Amino acid sequence: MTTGILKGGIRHDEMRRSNRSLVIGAVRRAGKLSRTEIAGLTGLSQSTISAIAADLISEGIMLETEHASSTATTRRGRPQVALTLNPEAARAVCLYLSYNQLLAAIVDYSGATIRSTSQTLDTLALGREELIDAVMGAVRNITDGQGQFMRIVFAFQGVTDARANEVLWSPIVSHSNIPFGSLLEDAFSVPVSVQNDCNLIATALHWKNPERYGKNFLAVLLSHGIGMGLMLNGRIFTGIRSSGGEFGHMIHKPDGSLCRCGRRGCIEAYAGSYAIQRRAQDENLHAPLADTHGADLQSLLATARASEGPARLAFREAGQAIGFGLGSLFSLIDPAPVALIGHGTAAFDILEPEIRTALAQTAAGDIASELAFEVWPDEVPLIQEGSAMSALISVDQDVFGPGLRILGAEPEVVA
Amino acid sequence: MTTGILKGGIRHDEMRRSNRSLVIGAVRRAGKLSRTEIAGLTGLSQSTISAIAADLISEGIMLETEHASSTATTRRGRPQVALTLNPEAARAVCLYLSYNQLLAAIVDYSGATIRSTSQTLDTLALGREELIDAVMGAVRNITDGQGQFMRIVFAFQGVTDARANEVLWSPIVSHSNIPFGSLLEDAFSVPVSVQNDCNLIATALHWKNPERYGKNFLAVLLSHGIGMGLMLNGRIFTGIRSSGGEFGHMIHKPDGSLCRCGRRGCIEAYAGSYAIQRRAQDENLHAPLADTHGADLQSLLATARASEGPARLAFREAGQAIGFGLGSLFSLIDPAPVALIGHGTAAFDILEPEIRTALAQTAAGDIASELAFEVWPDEVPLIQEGSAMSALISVDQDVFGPGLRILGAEPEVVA
DNA sequence: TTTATTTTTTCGGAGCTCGAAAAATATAGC
DNA sequence: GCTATATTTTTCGAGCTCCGAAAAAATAAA
Repeated sequence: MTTGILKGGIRHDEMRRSNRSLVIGAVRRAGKLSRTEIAGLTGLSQSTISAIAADLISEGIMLETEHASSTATTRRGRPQVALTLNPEAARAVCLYLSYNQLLAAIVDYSGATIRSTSQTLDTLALGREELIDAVMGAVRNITDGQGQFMRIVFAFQGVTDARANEVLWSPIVSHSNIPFGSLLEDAFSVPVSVQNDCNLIATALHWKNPERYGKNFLAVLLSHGIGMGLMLNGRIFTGIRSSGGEFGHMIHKPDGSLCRCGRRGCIEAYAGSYAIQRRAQDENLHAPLADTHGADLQSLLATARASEGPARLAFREAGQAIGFGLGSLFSLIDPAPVALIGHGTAAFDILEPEIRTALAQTAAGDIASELAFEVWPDEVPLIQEGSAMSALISVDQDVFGPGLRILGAEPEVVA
Repeated sequence: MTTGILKGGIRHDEMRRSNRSLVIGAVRRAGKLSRTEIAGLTGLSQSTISAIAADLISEGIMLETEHASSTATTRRGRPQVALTLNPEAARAVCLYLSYNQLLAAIVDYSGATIRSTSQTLDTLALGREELIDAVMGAVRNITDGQGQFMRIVFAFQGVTDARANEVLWSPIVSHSNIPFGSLLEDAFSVPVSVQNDCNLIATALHWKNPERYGKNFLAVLLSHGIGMGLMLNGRIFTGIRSSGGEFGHMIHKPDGSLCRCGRRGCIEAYAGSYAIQRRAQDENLHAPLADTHGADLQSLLATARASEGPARLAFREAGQAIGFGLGSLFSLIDPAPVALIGHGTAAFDILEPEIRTALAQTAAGDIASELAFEVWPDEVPLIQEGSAMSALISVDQDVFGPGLRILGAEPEVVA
C-alpha cells in the first residue's frame, strides 16, 4: 500500500530514464543479451529497444559483441547480435576494512577486478587520524595512474548510518562517528557509499544465486561478532537511522552475558567466536576480547567434537542463541532462505541441531523444518563481489540510466 | 538498491495511470484541493492537471465544489475551484471480527460511514461453518438494498496470509486456515482483503497524523494478546508468508512462561492481559485463558497502583517484556515513533518506567530517551478508520487510477 | 542462386506532458 | 458602473517517447 507521499509526477523524460535503466539492468544481470531478448524480458517493443540500444552504444555504455552464439547452434535467419556492457565505460574503487586488514580494488564496468591491494594495520590501536590517512592512502595508492573512477564503496564491519555516509560504531576500531563518506568525497570528488559488510554479502548472494537468494532472504555472518544482511522485497533492508539489522545485538537473555558492545544478553555475547571461547574457558561474565581470528577456534572445535564438555557446551549455547534469535526474527518476517557465512560456520555440524531445536520452540517452529541453511565459510570474496555490484548498480541507475555524461568517462563514438 | 527483477518497461499509458493515481491520492489526503494546488504538490504542469481533472470529473470520480474558500479570505483574481472526491463514486464494506463481536460498516468514497451494524457471537465456541455463515450474513445484511460496493476489507485479530486472503491462525476462534478471502469473493464477486487488525491500526495512524506517523513507525496493541503493525518506508510491513509482525511472539525468555500460542517465553506470555492476570494470581506456568476483557484488569490495576505486591510485579514484568522486545526490534530497525494502543495502555503509568529501563539495557539504549510513546486506549475506531482507508486506497489505485469503468459504479456525466 | 527465416531498423501514428498564450472570473480603484 | 489588475483555468502547438507494421539486413536451407 502506497501511502500518499506526493511529489513525483511522471514526465516524459522519466519514462526514458526508467526504461534505459531497465535495459542496462537486464544486460548486467545476464551478461550478454540480444535486442530481441531484451525486448522479451522488459516487455518493451523491439523498436523501443532498438532506439535505446543505439543510444547506449553511441554513448559508449554498451558494446555489440560479435555474433552471439547465445542460442545454441546456428539457426536460420539473421543472427542475434549480443550486447554487453562496455568494460571501459566506468571504474569504481572498492574498499574493505576489517580487523587488522585493509583491502582495496579497482573494478571495471563489467565487474572484473583490474587491480587489488592488501595491507595489514593494527586497526584497534590506530588513532583516528591515522586510520583516516590509511584509508585515504589506500585509495590514492590504488588509483595512481589508473585514470578516472566514478564511485567508491567502503565496506566496513560495523554500524553505518542510513545515508551510507558515516561509520557510526565499529568493533574493529577504537573510534566512532567517523564520516568516511564525506572525507572521501571531499578528497576524491566522487560519490561514496559506506556500507555494512553484511549488507554487501547479501547483495553478492543475490547476484550469485538469484534463484535461491531472490527477493527475500537472510545472510548471517558468524565471525568474531555476529552480523546480518537482510533482503526484503528485493531491497537491502536498512534501519531508519543506521545500516540496521543488528541481529547480533538482539536480546537473547535479559541480563545475560556481557557483550562486546557493553550491554548484556546480546546474541553475540553467546554466539560470537570470542564468546564461545570465553564460555569454554571459565564462566561467562567478563569478555576477554582476545582476538580469536582463526586458529584458536579450530582447536577448540576439535575438542568440542571429541567429547562432551565445556567446549561442546559453548558451541551448543551459541547455537541456541542463534536459534532463538532467528525464531524472534522469523516472528517478524517469516522464514526465508538463510545463508550462514564466515569462519564460525566451521562449527556448523554442532550448531545446526541446536539452532533447529531452538527454532522449533518459537513461532517459526511449524515451518522451521522446511528451512535449509547454506554455508559459506569465507566472507571476503562475497564482500568484494557485493561491493563491486553495489558500486556498479549505482552507476547504472544514477549515471547511465539518466543518460548524463560524466567527466572522465568520455564515451567512444561508435558510428 | 533495485535488484534486477525485470518485466516492467514503462509505457505511455502507465504514465497517465500513475499520474491519475497521484492526483486522486493528493485529493484524498487533503480532502479538498484546487487544480493549482494539485499542480504544486505533484510537480505536474497546470495543463496536465487540467486534463486529468477533466477526465476524473467526467468519469464521476471527482467533483467541483463551489468556490473553495480554501485560501483565507477572498483575494483578487479568479477564485480557485476546489475538487473533492465524489462520495457517490464507490462504496466499500468493512468487517471487523474480534473477540465475541462482529462489526460491519459501509463507507462511501469519501470515507464517511453510511451504515454500520454490530452483533455479538461466541467466537471461540462457534463451528467453522457457523463462523463463515455469520460473516457472510453480516455482509448480506448490511448491504441489503444499499446498491453495489467495490471492496470488502475483513479486519481480523490474528495471522493472515501475505496475499491478504486467508486467516491462518487466530486466538479468538477455534479454527485455522479459513479462506475468508476466497469465500467472500466467490459470494459477492468483489475483491476482498483480509487484514491483520494491527496493520490497519498503523494505516489509520498514518492517515490521522502523518506528521508523527510518517514513513516509519510502530503501533503496538496491548490487549488480551500483543499485536504489532509496522510501517517501513511508507509501506505496511508484512511478512513473506503471513501478515507478519508477530511482535507478541518474539522470544522474551527461552523456556519461559507458557503462551496462548502453545509455546514458551513469548513476549505475550508476560505482557498480554491474560498473562498479567495469571502472574498476579499464582505462579506463571499454565494459562487459564479466562477472558479478561475489561473489568477484571481494572481492579487488578487499582491493586497494583495501591501498593507493592504481586499485582504490581505482574505489570512490571509485562513492561520488562515489552521493553526488551522493543529493544530487540530496534536492534533491527532503529527507534521510530511508537504508538501504544488498546485497553492494556490503562497501565501505562506502571509500564512506562519498566519499558524504558529495559530499553536502556539494549542496543537501542542510546536513543531510547528520545523515544516518545503515544497512547490510544481504544483500538476499535482506529481499526475502522484503517479498514476504510485501506479499502478506498485500493479503489483509488487499482480501479480509478487506471481509469477503468466498473460495473455498478456508473459515473454521472457532469457535462 | 533462390527461398525461407529471423533479427534489427525505419517510419508513421498516437498519447502524454509542457510552456505560452488566451480565456475566465474575481477584486480594487475611480 | 466601468476599467485595471490579479489569479486560476483552459486551450493550443510543440516535443518526446512508445508502438505496430513494413522494410531492410543477414544468414541457413533448398
